[in-house]
Amino acid sequence: MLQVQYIRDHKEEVIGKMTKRNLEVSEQIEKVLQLDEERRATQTQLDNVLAESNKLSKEIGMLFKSGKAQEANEVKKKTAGLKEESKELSEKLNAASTELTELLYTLPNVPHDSVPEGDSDEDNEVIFEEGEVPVLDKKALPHWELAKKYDIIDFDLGAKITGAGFPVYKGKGARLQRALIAYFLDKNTDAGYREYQVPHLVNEASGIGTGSLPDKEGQMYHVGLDDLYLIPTAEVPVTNFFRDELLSEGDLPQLCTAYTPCFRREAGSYGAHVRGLNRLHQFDKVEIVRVEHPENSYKALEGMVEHVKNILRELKLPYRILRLCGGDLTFASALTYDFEVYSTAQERWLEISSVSNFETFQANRMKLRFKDKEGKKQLAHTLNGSALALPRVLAGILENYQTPEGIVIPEVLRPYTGFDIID
RNA sequence: GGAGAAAUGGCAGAGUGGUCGAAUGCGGCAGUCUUGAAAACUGUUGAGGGUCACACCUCCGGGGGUUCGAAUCCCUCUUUCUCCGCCA
Repeated sequence: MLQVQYIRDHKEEVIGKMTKRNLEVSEQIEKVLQLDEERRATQTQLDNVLAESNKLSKEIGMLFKSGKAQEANEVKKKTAGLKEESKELSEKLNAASTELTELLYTLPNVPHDSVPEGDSDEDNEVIFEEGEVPVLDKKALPHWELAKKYDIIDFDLGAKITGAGFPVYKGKGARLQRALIAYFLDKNTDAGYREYQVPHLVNEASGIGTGSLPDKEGQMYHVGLDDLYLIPTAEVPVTNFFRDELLSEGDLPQLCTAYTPCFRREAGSYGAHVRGLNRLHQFDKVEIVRVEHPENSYKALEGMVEHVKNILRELKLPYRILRLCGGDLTFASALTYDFEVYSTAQERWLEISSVSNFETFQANRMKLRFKDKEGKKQLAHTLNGSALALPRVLAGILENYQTPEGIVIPEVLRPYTGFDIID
């Protein structure tokens, strides 16, 4: 959520930069400013009425104490009108505040200056590419065929017990999943991230904190009976550790990592590109989350990108990094780098990590602040990234490491898998 | 799931209708003393809104109510603790 104060001070800038998202927000911005004006004016009026009424109440108290009951009752009569007035004003105040907040919830984050123009994923800017694309022979199979061939992932079984998009991993496939999770967590903790295990359901306040709610797209599964949401990513519970917290400057940065399953309804996204592991309702992911001093957050973002690069180098997977264009940028993000691994058999790039700086967008929603050296309270910056999302990494390994003898396990994973080939 | 108790400032802990935003202790910060430190002493120390700055307003787990006036009374939700039941 953007800060009203910021909008007030940088109105033209906000409107201008939002055009990168192909949004024309000048009307909404005007409305925000108008509602804010109204809110503050009403607040002042209400404060005055309350001040008057507080004064009279004290008077009444003192009169009763000194036994002047009759005079006290006289004063009491004067409070009746004030009460009515304060009720009306506070209703008006509430209405303005609610409308303002709801409007602010609809405004996405302001894109960073480096975000390229563009409408869709086709306009994302490739900024880095590395790794050798293996030359596979004509018999090379896509991962869903390999999964079947070696009996390591069973999509039909998952569909039977739950539904489409909920695969069952079997035997060496399950073990490889576990190996990847352990390997990623080790890489992250070695880099200074603290490991957490977190609830997989969150309450509404947490969903709002990260910008996952209000959930217009119906992305999250909602457990109605208990009013809880299945997490779409560990970002939601982990970042909300810090909701309503006032940290001291020395507490920054906070580096967290957590493995969780992720649940996504993915309503409306069906088609050729969602075969196999390409898009699932439930998948595993190891996430990294950082809470940073605003002055350091972009340096931290670069650090996260380097960290993910290192992992992909170790896995020896061909990958590239994109800087997302304005049209493809997620709601809460100011700048996002996507990592894509090349799927040799499918001959397309698969997104395996998304690393973002949210600046104060989430922090403002969740009141995540720190006290700086001068003792002033500032919103912190939040960042997160996948390190990494499992299914497409798995797809990449299966496809890129396939040989006539079987699927060779990348060297760094062998200590975790305990085997070096799936055959 | 049933019965009961509780939730107050960074922490501990008073406060059961009226100058209570809240005693006291610890902690934090500043100072005195000291070569330095400790101890002792003195002062200071919650958050949000608002203002050029004051004033002023709001906040005692969340929400609602009673009252001229609520940390204090009532309703409700959440969480914690104790006992019983169930259970990986």
